[in-house]
Amino acid sequence: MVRVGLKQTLAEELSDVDFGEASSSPETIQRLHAQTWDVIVLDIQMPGPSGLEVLKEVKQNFPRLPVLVLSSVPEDQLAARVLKAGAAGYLNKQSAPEELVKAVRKVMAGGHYVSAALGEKLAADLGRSRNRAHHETLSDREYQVFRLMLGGKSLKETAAELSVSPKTVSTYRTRIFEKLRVKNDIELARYAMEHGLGEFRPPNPPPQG
Amino acid sequence: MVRVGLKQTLAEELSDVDFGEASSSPETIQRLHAQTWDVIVLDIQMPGPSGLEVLKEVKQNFPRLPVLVLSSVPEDQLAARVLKAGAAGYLNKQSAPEELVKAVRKVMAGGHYVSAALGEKLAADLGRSRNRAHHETLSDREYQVFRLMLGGKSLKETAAELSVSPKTVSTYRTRIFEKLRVKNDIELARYAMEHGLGEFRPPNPPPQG
DNA sequence: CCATCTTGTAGGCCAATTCCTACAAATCGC
DNA sequence: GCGATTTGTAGGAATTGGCCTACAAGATGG
Repeated sequence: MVRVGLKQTLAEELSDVDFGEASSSPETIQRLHAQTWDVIVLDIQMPGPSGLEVLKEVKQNFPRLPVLVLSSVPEDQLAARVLKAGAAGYLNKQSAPEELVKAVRKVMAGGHYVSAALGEKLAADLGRSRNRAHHETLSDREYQVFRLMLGGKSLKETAAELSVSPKTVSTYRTRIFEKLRVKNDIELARYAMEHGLGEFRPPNPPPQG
Repeated sequence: MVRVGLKQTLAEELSDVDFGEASSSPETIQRLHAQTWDVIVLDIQMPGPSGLEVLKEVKQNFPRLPVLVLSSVPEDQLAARVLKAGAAGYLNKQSAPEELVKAVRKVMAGGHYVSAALGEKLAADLGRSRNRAHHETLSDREYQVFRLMLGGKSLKETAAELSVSPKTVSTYRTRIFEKLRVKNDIELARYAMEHGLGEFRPPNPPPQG
């Protein structure tokens, strides 16, 4: 349903380009081996990988193929992850169709595309960034606090448990938030879930099942 | 971007029908007074300031105008609410275009439309009405706040988004906590994860594609 | 129909948390 | 080896959020 719209929009503006569609991940990979594509427009649903997986797999097999990611979530957490995973661009579905066209042109020409707003955000983030998982940069003490937080402990409770001042724990919390690039408990929980940490390991069998 | 696709899809199959578009809620209401429509296809973006509002407003002013709701969240929670608010049908954006056409035809003819799967689910829910999941007891407003909270919004931000006092949101938060039997944001997030709600739907796609 | 419960809204007051700052010891980077 | 950064610790000021209370409109249940 969504794909129809995209195709329509793109076909109107980029009449010199051929379009194909694929839905599932295996199907996409399959086709990539069969024929040569110039660009992929990947529609990522939700922060839950699945789409990210596809992206990663595509990039692993075809590192030079530009992938433009579309998503309906407000460009935030996901965008950075997607770009770090090698996407050539990130676009919100709320964007105007013209922006899509522009983005596709840009990435097909080998460039990158992000909205101005997102660009700034990323630039700000670029202060420093390795490719270790963020939580691996936590110090021992920070990690300890992190776990207690995931256990639903309040700042005060945590402080009591560690026999330090609540102020101290507060500082840890701030540092943890910085390192994990989150801004509150909810995002912390999401981080934990996405990384299968603490009490947030999903009930289903793990990825490598 | 999405609307283009819908229009396209519908125009192909229902050539005897006229189509218009509107984006904002006020715009929609406005137009309804100006001209007569046979049906509304309403795209609800959950995290935003509630398409539910729009739906309710439309139904209040034009109770007999059928509204088919489209949404991208695969949550039957939303579906139930939307139908209770008077929608004539609910359809997931992932659905095939043909289903959209079928649904539009059905509701235009005065009927109701839900997917088979959702129908079963709803029917099943009717049976065990007393042991509903906790989150099903949330009021619309509470649910809305719940979603914003899951989106990582602070109390203040949420209040701003809903144009109410932070105090009000605080009250909602308390009621949500009560109803879900949790005591803080972390547990709220865990609840969401365990029930596959909001941004916390588990990363692993269903076992059978 | 009428009492009761629920829902949407919010104020006051106080406890919990964040923000900014600080500083010594440990560690890193070159 | 030595300056730069990280880590463990915490205080005071400023905010935010939690708890209790309230109240009107709407829904519910006898």
